[in-house]
Amino acid sequence: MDRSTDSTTNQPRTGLRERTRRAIQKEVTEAAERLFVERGYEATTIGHIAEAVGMSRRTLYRYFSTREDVVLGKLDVVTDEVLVALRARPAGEPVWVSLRHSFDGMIAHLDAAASSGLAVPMQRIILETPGLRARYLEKFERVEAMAELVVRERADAAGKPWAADDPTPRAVVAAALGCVLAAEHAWLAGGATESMALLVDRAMAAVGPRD
Amino acid sequence: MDRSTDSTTNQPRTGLRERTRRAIQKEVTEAAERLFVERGYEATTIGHIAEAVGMSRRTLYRYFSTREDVVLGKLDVVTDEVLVALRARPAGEPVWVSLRHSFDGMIAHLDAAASSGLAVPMQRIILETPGLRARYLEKFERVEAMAELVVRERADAAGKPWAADDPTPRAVVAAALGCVLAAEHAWLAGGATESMALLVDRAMAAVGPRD
DNA sequence: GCAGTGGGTGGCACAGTGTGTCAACCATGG
DNA sequence: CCATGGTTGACACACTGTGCCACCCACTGC
Repeated sequence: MDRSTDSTTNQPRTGLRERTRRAIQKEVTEAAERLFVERGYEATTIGHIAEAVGMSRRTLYRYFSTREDVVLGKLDVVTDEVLVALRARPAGEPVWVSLRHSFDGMIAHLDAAASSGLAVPMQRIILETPGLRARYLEKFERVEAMAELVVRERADAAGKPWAADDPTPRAVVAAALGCVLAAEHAWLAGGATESMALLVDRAMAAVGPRD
Repeated sequence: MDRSTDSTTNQPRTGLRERTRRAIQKEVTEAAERLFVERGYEATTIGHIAEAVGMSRRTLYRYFSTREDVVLGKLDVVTDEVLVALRARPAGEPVWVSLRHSFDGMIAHLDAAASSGLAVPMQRIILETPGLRARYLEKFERVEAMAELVVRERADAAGKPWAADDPTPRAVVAAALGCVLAAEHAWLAGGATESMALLVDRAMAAVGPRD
């Protein structure tokens, strides 16, 4: 079994093994972000990162399956949170409201990161570097696919199922995630001074499902 | 100047030079798609493609900057069409309607491709291969950014400009593009039998800006 | 204490991507 | 006829990501 990329199959194991693993990953990520911010992403090779943390290239690849993963790997935790939160919303609640609330954790995470120095420039690098941006969007797309399933299950449970070939549930989820990304762009454009929560609220008030 | 990746800076030059270039690109792309469909994307190297068209690896890289670009390069033409169409919409028209119409060309393209054998399996490969999917989403994101500008210009012209840090215009555009992607998923899931136009209509009827 | 066991580590080799460079080639027009 | 500018192929190169193997080290049962 592949242990190096199971962060999506994220079980809440709190064994010693997993904890030290997370700790090392975090250390590597922080060192890498420092390098990325000061030297640029393209100019920083896996070799540089490995050297910076005193680890062989080969070993580093056991913690991160890809160079992009060094930066984006930790997002899986956040996106998993979104899905858990979505599943936890009350059954009767309107989808758009449920979606908005399921973003709370992610948003809080971003708002909290606004003060600590490295997160914002790193986020900017992600959105400005083609390769990273592409992978970043892919993470969102995966959430989109999962969230669609949750939304469909909900509609099934409510006795109002969607036809399998109906694009509606996915469109709704995609619109919600589009709002988050739109908010994030606005957030970064304004120097991360405004509150993400506010920006997402504004976006999700301007767009939504038609009832 | 970099000539191999200027397909985004797409001028409507119809010189001999550009035409033969396009022709060769098309030939390579078709050969590559055959290989991708029968052998799989990951298993097909640039070397294989080069050999299949009787061309050196180095030369192939002068026509496509990336292996992904061999598949996705031709999309730039389509996405440029979307932007041109959007700019051409009448000033007074509601944004959502303008966006829907600006997709017409792209949709027709997909519906037409449904019958010719290679396009649909290729599209399926794109959405199933992580690397390709990521790049595909990035293309959409680029359209999103450009379309946002157009929408903002329009609002400016109408004397109702958006604040620079307002996520609304981008959220609207993102929602529209999300509808297209949602429709595409449904389309492929149903074996490309239904009309894309219909699916997009359904998605864009279910979601939209709140007035 | 001592062998055994299993996970973590580094070294090495390898296929593949994408790029710089250079010499050869080929069409065009003076 | 040759000069010129664009196209091509060959080679070399740095880098990514992976398979393989020997090694080390903590922990276990004897």
